[in-house]
This record gives sequence, C-alpha cells and structure tokens, in this order.
Amino acid sequence: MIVLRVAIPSPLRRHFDYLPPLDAAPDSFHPGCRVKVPFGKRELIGLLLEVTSETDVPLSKLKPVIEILDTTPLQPQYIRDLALWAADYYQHPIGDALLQSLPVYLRKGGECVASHTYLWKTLPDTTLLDISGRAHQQQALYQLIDDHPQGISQEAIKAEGGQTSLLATLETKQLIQRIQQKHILPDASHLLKEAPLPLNPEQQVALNQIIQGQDYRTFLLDGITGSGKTEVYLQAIHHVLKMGLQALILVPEIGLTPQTVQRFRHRFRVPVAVLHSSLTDKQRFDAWMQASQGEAPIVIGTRSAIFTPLKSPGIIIIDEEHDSSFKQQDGFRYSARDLSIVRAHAEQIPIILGSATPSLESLHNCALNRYQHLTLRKRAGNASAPDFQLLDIKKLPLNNGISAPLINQIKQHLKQGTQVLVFINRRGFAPSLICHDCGWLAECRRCDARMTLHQKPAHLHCHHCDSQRPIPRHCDQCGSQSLKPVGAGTERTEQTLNELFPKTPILRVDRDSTSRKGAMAKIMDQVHQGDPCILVGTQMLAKGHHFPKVTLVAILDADAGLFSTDFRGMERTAQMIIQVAGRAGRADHPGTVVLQTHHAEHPLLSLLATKGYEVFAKEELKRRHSFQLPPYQHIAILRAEAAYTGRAEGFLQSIRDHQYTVFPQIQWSGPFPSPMEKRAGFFRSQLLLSSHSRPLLQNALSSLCLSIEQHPMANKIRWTIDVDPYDLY
DNA sequence: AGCACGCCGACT
DNA sequence: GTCGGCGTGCTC
Repeated sequence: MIVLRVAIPSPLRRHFDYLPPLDAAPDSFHPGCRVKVPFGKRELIGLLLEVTSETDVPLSKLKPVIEILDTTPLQPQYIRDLALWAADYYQHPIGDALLQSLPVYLRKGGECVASHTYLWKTLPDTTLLDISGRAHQQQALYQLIDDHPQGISQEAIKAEGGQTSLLATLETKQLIQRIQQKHILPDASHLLKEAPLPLNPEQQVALNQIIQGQDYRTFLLDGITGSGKTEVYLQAIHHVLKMGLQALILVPEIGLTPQTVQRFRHRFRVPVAVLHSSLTDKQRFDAWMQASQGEAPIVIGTRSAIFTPLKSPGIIIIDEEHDSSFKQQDGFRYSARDLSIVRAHAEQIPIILGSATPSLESLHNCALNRYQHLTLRKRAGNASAPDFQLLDIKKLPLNNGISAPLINQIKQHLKQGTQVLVFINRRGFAPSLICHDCGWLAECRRCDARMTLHQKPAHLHCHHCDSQRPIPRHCDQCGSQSLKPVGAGTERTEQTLNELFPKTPILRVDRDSTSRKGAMAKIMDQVHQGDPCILVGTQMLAKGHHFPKVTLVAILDADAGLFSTDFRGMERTAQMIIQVAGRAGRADHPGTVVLQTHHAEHPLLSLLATKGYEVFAKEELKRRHSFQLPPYQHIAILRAEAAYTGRAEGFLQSIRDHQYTVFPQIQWSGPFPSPMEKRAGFFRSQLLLSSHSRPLLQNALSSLCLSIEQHPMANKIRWTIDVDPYDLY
C-alpha cells in the first residue's frame, strides 16, 4: 500500500496522510512536489513530505490526492530542511512553514515554469506609416521598439512608459516580433561594468579575511556609517562571481530602494534578481526562478528571500543585521538573520552580517569567537565623525517640543547654506487630545491607548488597531469645548518649523506623507537639489537614504525609548540615534547631532554621545549579563489573547501550573498582562520562559505546545509562541 | 485558519 | 414563521 504524507497549510501541527490519486503512475510521487488534496470541505495545495506504506489513521478515513502538480521537487533539499528546521525551532505548524518558504504564486497553484524572456524588435520592411495615424499609443510603442535595434525587453518597455498591452496587437499586425533571449553570463574577466573603488587598509583586511576560504564562516562587518561596508560586500561578491557562484543579499524592508539595487547593477555585468514586496506574485516568482536556475548570479531581497533557492550558493550577506524587520512579527515568527546562519552552515558558505550598530547578540557571538569581528572605523574621504551634543532641555521653554538653543543652531546651519534633519519618531499632529477643563483624554475604544490627532485629513487615529474617528467638538465627559492637542508629532513639528522658518522649505517624511506613489522620490529629488531646507520625519529618514548636504541632525525626543519596559528598549534607542546621526556630515560637510533630552545625566545616553556605540554596547551587555537577559539567556514568550478580561491570563496560568513542575529548570515568569493589555478589542497576556540551555528551552516549548493543544480552553483563545522575541509588547 | 452545523433573538 | 448571530467541532 502507498501512503502519501502531506504537509497542509493549516494551523494544525501535524501532517496528513492520503492515498495516491486514482489514475497515478506508481513512480510519479516525489517528496517536495505540490499536491492538490481534499481537506474537510475545501481543496488545498500541500507539499508531499514522504511516501510510506504505513499510517496511524484508519484506512476508511484516507482520501485520495486529487492531483500531483509537479513532476520534480520545487526546492532543493536544503531549502526544505531549512523550512522544517525553522518550523521546529519557532514552534510553527509544519505545513504553514513549508508553504511559506515558497513564492505565493506557487502556493496558489501556479505552474512552475520559467516565463520566457523575450526581446521585442521591429520587423524589417515595416515603418511607422504602417500604423493608422489615429493609433497614437501604437505609434509610440512602435517608435520605442524601433529605437532599440538590438531589441528591448517587456520590462524596459514598461519602464519607458510604453503600453505593453498593445504588444500583441502590433505582433498580429506583423510589425514587431519577439526574439527569445538567452542571457549568456560573461566570463570571469568581464564581470565588472565599473572599476572597484580602492580600499583603505581596514577594508582590505576585512575583504582578505572574507575571501580567504569558501567554507562556512560568519563575519560581523561592524562598520560606522560611511566606512564603505557596501564596497566590501561588492568586492566579496565579485570574488564569488568569479568562481561561478551566486550571492544572496538580504536588506531591511525599507532599505530595498531602487538606489540600493542600482549600486549592484552598476558594478556587475550580470542579471540581478530582486525580490521586493511591491512586485506582483508572478514577478516575484520569476525572480525566484532566475535565482534557483542560476540565471541571476546576484539575488537581493527582504526577509522572506532567505528561502530563495540558489543553484550554486557562494555567499550570503545580511545588510543592517540589527534591523527588526528581519524578524517576522506575526504568524511564522522566524528571524531571517538567524536562519541565514543556519543556511550558510548547511551550505558550507561564508556569511557576512553587516551593520553600523550591530545587535548585542552578534557582538556577544563575536566575544564568544563564534563570529569573526571585522571593524571599519574610518570614514571614506576626509569625512569626520559627527559631533554629538546632549542638549539638556530641563526647565527650558519649548515651542512644541523645540527649544530655543536648537532653533538657533538650525538658523546657523541654514544660514551657511546647508540642510537640517529633524527627527521625531511620532507620526500625526499630536499624540493625544486632552480636555482642558476636566482632563479627559481621547482614547481608543478598542485599545488601552490614546488616539493620535491628525490634521491632514483631520481625524483621530489609533496607531495600534488602525481605527479612526472624527475629531470630537465637545469633551465626552464634561461637554467642554476646550479640547487641546498635547505633545507633538511630525505634522505639528512641520507646522511649527514653518512658522519659525517661513522662507525655508520644510519637507515632511513619514508613512502618511510618502504613501502616495512617487511622493518619496519627489521629496528626495528636492533634497538632492542641495538648497537649504529642513527635513522632518520619523525613522523612515534613518534608513537607506543619504543626505550629503545635511550638517545638523536634531533628535527632538531622545528620551522616548529610554525607560521602556522592554529590555531591548535601550539598544533600539541607541541604534536609532546612531543611524539617524549617520545621515549627517558626509564628504566635506562636518556634521553635528543635537539630542534634546531631560536626562542628560543618563549614564548610557551620555556614554553613547561621548564614546560612541561600541563602548555603549559593552556597557549595555554588562547590564544584560547582570540581569540575566538575552544574549546571556534564551527566551521565548507564550502570548494569549481573548475578548474577555482575565480569560487569557487564566489560560496561561493553567498552562504554567501544569508545565512548570515538568520543567523546573526553566524559569517561568508570568503570566502578566501585556504592556498594553487591551489591543484591537482583545485582552492580552504573556508567559515568559527563559533558560541558559537552548535544548532545554526547545524541549519545554514542544511539551508546552502539546499541552496547549489538549487544553479545553485552547480553541477559545488566540495564542502564539514567539521564540527569541524581538519585542515584549 | 476555514467551514459547517446548530440552537436562540429580531425581522419581512 | 425564517434570517443570521457566533459557540463548537472537525479537517487524513
């Protein structure tokens, strides 16, 4: 008897057994192929795990598979093993984990064939005059193609503004033809499109270490902003390409800008596959296919690209490795950075983690000699490091969060003809709306949070559950009409700066001002014109973009993350400050960073400002050690939420009571209510597990999962396990 | 997670 | 009388 063991994308943490399809040839099932199966009343696409002859399920319950969708496995074994490893490590249902490792296009049942890339050419003996004079779009398209005698790809036509939908029309009219394109990779000596930049001694040392061997080694490339990390990546990639191998580069979500990709395209004469969230499912699949078939020697993507198969893996690079977007924050809570190390180890290739502000975990791993620490401390050219100033604003009058000394500094920098960046990590006009007569605050009805006041368009907005409502005219509690905004967000700061500097353009950069397509590019264009202006924005400004003319960076509220309940709060604050600071003082403009604070004496903040990130990190690691926090302990969180108060907490308490006697060596803390107990109408609670021993923690988590699934309350409650959580929200 | 079944309140 | 609310149970 043949039994097909199938992974199904469902929250159930097990596999499902099926019979072969009725009409199937006996040798047509291979693990790793997709199968369409009946599942309850639905039809789902699962992945064949193995072919066996045994099953625990009564034979009468087994249904036959409807259809086998592939003749060969979709992914190499090592990618499936990586997904299975991650399912186990992150306690995520196996089917869901496996299917998430595939492009959405394949998950939905799309056919796994490479789409042919064509080049379009005009046919000989045709002219523009063969097209009706009224068909302007067709004429423009014909002209565009005729301008490229060697042929032009569909993507390029789209990029040039041509109507790709009319290609078929011109083809049937026999005016244009498609030529099948087969990209021939240049040989090793013709890979470069532009010459590499000369390396300084630090960069050269780093590069030499990286290219010394082609086995598994993890490097932490710890280089301050402007020290030329990217040039080291590029030359390491060049080394790998020369051997006919591929490079996989992961960047934070926000960092995958056209400029980033350009940097790679400009250097190498090879196709670059980009896996970007704004691509269609089909486009993403095409890039995935190019990577897995080896047609794209360079593959760049965000978090989920860690599951992209490479035909001949050569190196993995994680840029901005400290960035939180590498950890998926819902569902399958994997860390692409951590998985990349597992992957590099399995493939026996080198891996580079790069950052100007490395995570404390990575620094700790260097201290343990698990990673090789490569440091770049010199800025390119003559650029000097920015000068940090802690501006103590205790007792100083503030104009919507801006102090007089800061206003003066802004004035001076504008006068000398340079640009200023004002950082405030709060969107909207004001973080809350208060009744001046009775103290009532506009709160979200579904969350334990104040609603943020927005002005354009005017409304109250909850940033936690996204609910919105109009601005009330009267206080809900006393009816008074004197409702006042409290505090400042980007909108208000923009307005205040407009009043203070009426002649200077103020450019606001946050999620709201850049949501329209092309809005960000427009702002960036204006900044790069180089005329004096003030940029106001959230952390969107801290990543990826370079502002060579900015000489002053002002952080309005450096205290915001200082007293967070989250043990990572200080680390995050420091990384953010350094990342924002890195926007200033490049090339020939020395930079100044002003931190407005009420806690100028805060030891870690002043350490960061005077001694820099490296010294700060050492000190913060000491604190983590003394409190036995990560990276000195491994932690996992069991979170639960329910629509009624106390229910989630009661559930976690019962789980804890049951489990802690089984695992006395694990430290159990909680359950306690989440920092914001009510969110989007649900009451949330969490139970924290910590241990020095990774295997022990893993055992406890597996046992925990089983115990939860048998718990009578389990299906009345929403629960998740977060291994190595990034946030303790 | 879906999807169906099932048993109680306000509607044409 | 039924439409539909969401509690409960199941998926090879």
